[in-house]
This record gives sequence, structure tokens and C-alpha cells, in this order.
Amino acid sequence: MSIEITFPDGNVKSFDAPVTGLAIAQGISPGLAKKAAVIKVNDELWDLTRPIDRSASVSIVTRDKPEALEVIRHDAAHVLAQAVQELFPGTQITFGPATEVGFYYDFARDTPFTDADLESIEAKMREIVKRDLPITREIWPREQVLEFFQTTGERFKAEWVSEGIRPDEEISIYRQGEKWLDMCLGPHLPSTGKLGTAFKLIRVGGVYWRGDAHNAQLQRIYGVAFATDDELKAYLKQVEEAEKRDHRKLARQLDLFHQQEEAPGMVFWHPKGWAIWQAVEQYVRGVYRKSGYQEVRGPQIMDVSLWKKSGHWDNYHDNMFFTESEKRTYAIKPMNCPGHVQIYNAGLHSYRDLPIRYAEFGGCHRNEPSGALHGIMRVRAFTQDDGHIFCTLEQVEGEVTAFHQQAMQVYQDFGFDDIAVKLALRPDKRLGSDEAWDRAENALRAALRAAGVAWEELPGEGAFYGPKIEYHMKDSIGRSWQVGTMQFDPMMPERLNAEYIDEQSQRQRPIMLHRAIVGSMERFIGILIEHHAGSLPFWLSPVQAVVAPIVSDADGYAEEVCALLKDAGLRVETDLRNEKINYKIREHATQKIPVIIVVGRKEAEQRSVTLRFRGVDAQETLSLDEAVQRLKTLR
RNA sequence: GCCGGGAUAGCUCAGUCGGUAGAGCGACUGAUUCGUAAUCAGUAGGUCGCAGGUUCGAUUCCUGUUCCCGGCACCA
Repeated sequence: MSIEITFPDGNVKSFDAPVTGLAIAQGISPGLAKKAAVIKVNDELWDLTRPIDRSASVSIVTRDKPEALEVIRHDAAHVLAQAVQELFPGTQITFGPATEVGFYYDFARDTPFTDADLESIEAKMREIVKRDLPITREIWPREQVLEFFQTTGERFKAEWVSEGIRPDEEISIYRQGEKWLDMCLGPHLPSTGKLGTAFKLIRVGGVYWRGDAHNAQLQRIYGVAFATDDELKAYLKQVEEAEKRDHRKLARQLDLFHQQEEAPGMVFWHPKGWAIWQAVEQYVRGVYRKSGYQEVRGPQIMDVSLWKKSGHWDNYHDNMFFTESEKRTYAIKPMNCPGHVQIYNAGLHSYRDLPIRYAEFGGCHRNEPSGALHGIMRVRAFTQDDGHIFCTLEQVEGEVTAFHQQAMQVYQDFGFDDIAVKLALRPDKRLGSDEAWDRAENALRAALRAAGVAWEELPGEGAFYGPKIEYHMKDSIGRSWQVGTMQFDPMMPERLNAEYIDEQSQRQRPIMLHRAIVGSMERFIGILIEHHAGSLPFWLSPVQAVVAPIVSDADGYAEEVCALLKDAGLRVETDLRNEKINYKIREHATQKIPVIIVVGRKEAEQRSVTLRFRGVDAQETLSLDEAVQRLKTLR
């Protein structure tokens, strides 16, 4: 038997017997063999130790390649599992994949792992790496695997063999050293020593077996892993930087808002935080105006019967707040759409009136599970930049493409330029027929196509009343946030009896489009704070400039400058405290004020000001008039 | 909601192996008028999250609870 191995450069080499990737690499150079992590065989990643038993085109994947990194991380998960079982006998193993920056492994053990355990586990992992145990792949018959896991008390593994793996699937077992093994698809490095030292266990958390809240609770140990120590160091540094821009921390430092026990998941906006809100709201209001929306306002609470009619009660009553008065139960609104339908229904509409676009900064309350709350990113009381468009099916495409343009402009104006568009399709729990869903999903697809954007489809992620387009934006440190949405809803008009009169004087159901660009004001402001690390752009800064006199003789002039800038529409304050200019500059720089305006005797005499811009040490002195003009252009 | 951890002055944190607490910054008062990232001195400030229990005595130990943090689940 002859095996032909084709290399990336087109060279072909014949072997008489099956040959391993390691042998091939060694045949090329010992250096390559050392750097090799896995081998790509006909576009499939294989272990270096797995014999290649047929002709194939191959390429050696060295450890510096992204594909190798995933294998390194996956290996780290297995080394973690072995370390845990060596240290804590009786702990059951389940799954442990690679993640975006590292790996995790889920364990079943009655006693919780502590931070101290994490340290000793990591030490044990390093020991296993040092032992440089060979990692070998074996194929076992299904019965043998099942029996093995049953006799070793690995209940979860055994369950997976019988419930998660198709009977005709080949089961590979990876042995790490003499005794320890795990069932795994692979591939893996040839030995534990190849893992290297660039890994670190970071935390432990609870998870559900197979991701289902009805199942047993497991403990997941998370780690990060890289090909080199430098990359690990860089990653840890980046985490530290991310912590510094935590919106909860910055809110305290910059006095933007606070939250307290009596109102969990709600926000107390301080003057400076509310100034940011106002800036965002005024901006969005301008978008409403320019794009043909009429602003409206519905009531905060409405009789529960309305929510039963709309379908919200059936789907979400566990997450709704209720209140009672005179034997009637009211729901505190979790959404604005039923209110907008009432406004629509208050008049009779001709097809000529459509589309009708309503907008509202709609305050909503949702009783989110306590464990979901997070600063102002996930709250129980929030405000949507909500809008509803009542239109005909034919008008949907035009409305969706127009919305797309508006949304993209808004994200750009706020400093976000990396936007991903996704289409969330029918969920299991839903209203309406499959035909209606086909129509709805296809209408959105057509609109996206017309808008000329690429999108990703998310099966099962749609709202119960219709599919939705989602806008995900990446922030300055690469995290993705779902903000805007455009939802197609034929159900709500039906359920709440919305109609218009068509050309033939017949009553028709309009289509309802739900749309939001920033989504939740609270969350969007949280994202803005973290994206800009608290240094908001001039137009969003709560205090845009501080006028700081050097000596008290200049106080009067400072107040004059401040008044002038306020007249020009800027948010300005004076700092007349009896402190040195150094102290004032330090403080306002720390407060991330975009412009510090210093005035001393000289400026007061010359009617000039000295400007110091955030992040720039150099100062500029210019006349008061010039300065006002200059700052006005930043607004 | 579930698993784990936490809660000490306005903020950041130390401390008490059970004998009711301390620093820095901030605040306040006074002095200082000093040209680009912290002037000096003094003063005040805490039911040690809340409720029970054990104890002669609990901020400390135990139980419960609320909220926060991390993870999972959820997210109209």
C-alpha cells in the first residue's frame, strides 16, 4: 500500500505505511516538529500522533497559528480536568471546550471550589504540563465507553454517550498519560508539555448541565490560555484596563448616578448623569423629527385585560409588575406598543394616512430576575427610544431600509463604526401560523437585501409576535452590544384590533413595526461611558468646560466668561474655590472635563482666556470672542 | 431564579483568633492669593447591610434575610 502526501507547496511524497504528522514534520525539520501543534489533513485538523492512513493533502499547523491556539486552549481544559480529578477524587467530569480567550471545564462535585482551590489546581496543572504526558487517541466501541464511564461513576459522561451521541458516530477517547482519559472529538497536542505556561485560571461559576435550568448545577472553572507568555500578560493588562472603564465605577467617580437597595435595578440620576441623558435624548428627538415620527405618550399602567389580549401576559407575566386599585388589577407597562395601538385606534385611518409613525421615550418596568441585574446595563426600570410604524405590507421594505439608514447614522454620530446586523427568526413559543412567519421573515430579508447589508440569521431568537432585525455594535475594546432593533409584527394589530380603510373601502389590518435605535437609554448611556472610558465627547459631556481663576481678583472675570459661554448654549461651571491652579487642573482633569479655561490677572486685563483641552498638556491663549466661537463649534 | 463570594466613615481600603473600630482621599473650619495635575494646620464623621440566636459581652461565631459582585439560566 502506498500513501501519497501532498504538501502545501504542491510537492508529493509517498509512504509505504501510515505515517503520523509528527513524523512528517520531523522529516522536514526538527524545528518544525517542535513548533508543530496539529496537522491539517484534507482541511480537517488531526492530532500529530494520529496515523494518516490514506493519501491526503496536508499542512503542518504551528502553535503560533489561530487554529493551533484553539487546540492549545482545548488541551488546557483537559489538563485542568485531570488536575481537578487528581486533587479531588470523586469529582465528575463533563465538558470542557476552548472559548474566545481561553477555556473552561464543567465539573460535578458537591463541595464548591474556592479561590484557594483554584490556585492549587493551577499549580497541579503546571505539574502535569511538566510531566509532559503523551496524549494519545483511541477509538472505542460505544458499549465499552458506556461501561467505562458507568463503572468509574462518571454519570454525566455516561448520559452523554447514551443521549447525546448518535449510535453510528465513532467515539474517540483521548488518553493523557497512563491512566487519565476523557471522551473528546479532539484534536489535541501530542503531549501535555506542548501546552506551555501561558495559561491562568481566573474564576469559578455555577452552570446548568446541558445549559438547562431544570438540570443539575455544575461548577465551571474558567481559564485563559495563549500561545506565549507575552500574549497572556497583554490579555491580563487589557482586563485591568476594562475594569477601569466599568460604568459603575466611573459613575461614582464622576457623580453621574447611583443605585440603592430600596430600588434594585433602578437608577437615581444625579445632575451630571442626567445632563448626559438630556444630550442623548435631544439628539434622538431630532432623529424622530427628521424621519417623520410624531412623539406621543401613553399611560404607565393599564388594566391587565389589555395585556392578556396583547399576549404579553401569557408570555411574560412572571416578569411583569402589577398593582391593584378598587378591585382592578393593572400591569405596569413592560412595553409601549399596546399603548401606541390605543392611540392609533382612537381615530379612523385611511390607507392614505399610512405609514403612521409614533415615537416615545417610553418608560418601562420589567421584573428581571435578580441575578440578571447589572449596573445600568440591565435594569428593571428603563426607557426605550421606542417607535411604532403602522403600515401596509408593501410599505415594510421602504420603512425598514429608511430605518437602517437612520440607525447607522446614529451609531456613527455616537462614535461607533463597527455594526453587525442579525436577523432573529421564529422562536418555539410564538403566536401566529407558519405561513405568517414565512411572510414576516421574508419581508425582513427582502428589506435587508434592499438596504444592501450583509446579515447573519439567528434561528429561534425572534420575539413571540414576530421576527426582528438586531443591530450589534462593537465598542472601543471589542465588546459587542445589541442595541437597535426592527421588528415585524402582524400579531399585535390583529389582537388589539387595529385597522385602516383601503382603496375599496374595506377594513384591513396594518402591519406594525417596532423599532428602537439606542434601545434602552440606561444601557446605551452605560455603553457610552465604557466605550469612552468616561471621557465623553464634548457634545455629550455633562460639564463641557470649567472656568478656573488663578487668583480671586479674577473671579469676576471668570463669572463673566462663564455667563457668556452659557449664553452660547454650553454647559459651563466656574471653580472659584480658594485653591491653587495646580489643584484645580488636577481635579478637573480627573473629572474628565473636555476644556479647562484658566483666567488670571493677565487674561482679565486683556479680555482673553487660556484653554487647556482634555488630554493635551499644551495651553492656548486666545481672545474671549475667539474662544467662544471656537467652543461653539465643538457643541 | 440557581451556584459561589461579598457588605466596616461620602470614596478606596485596613482591622478585630469575641471585650462596641483605624488610615488615605473627600467634607468642614482657619491660614494662604500661590500661572497649568494634590499649600499648610485643625475639626467633625461609623447601630461594622438588616433581623434573630449563642454568649457576661457579637462588627467578629451561627441561622435567616436584603442588596451587590462573578458565573449560568432569562432578556417581549
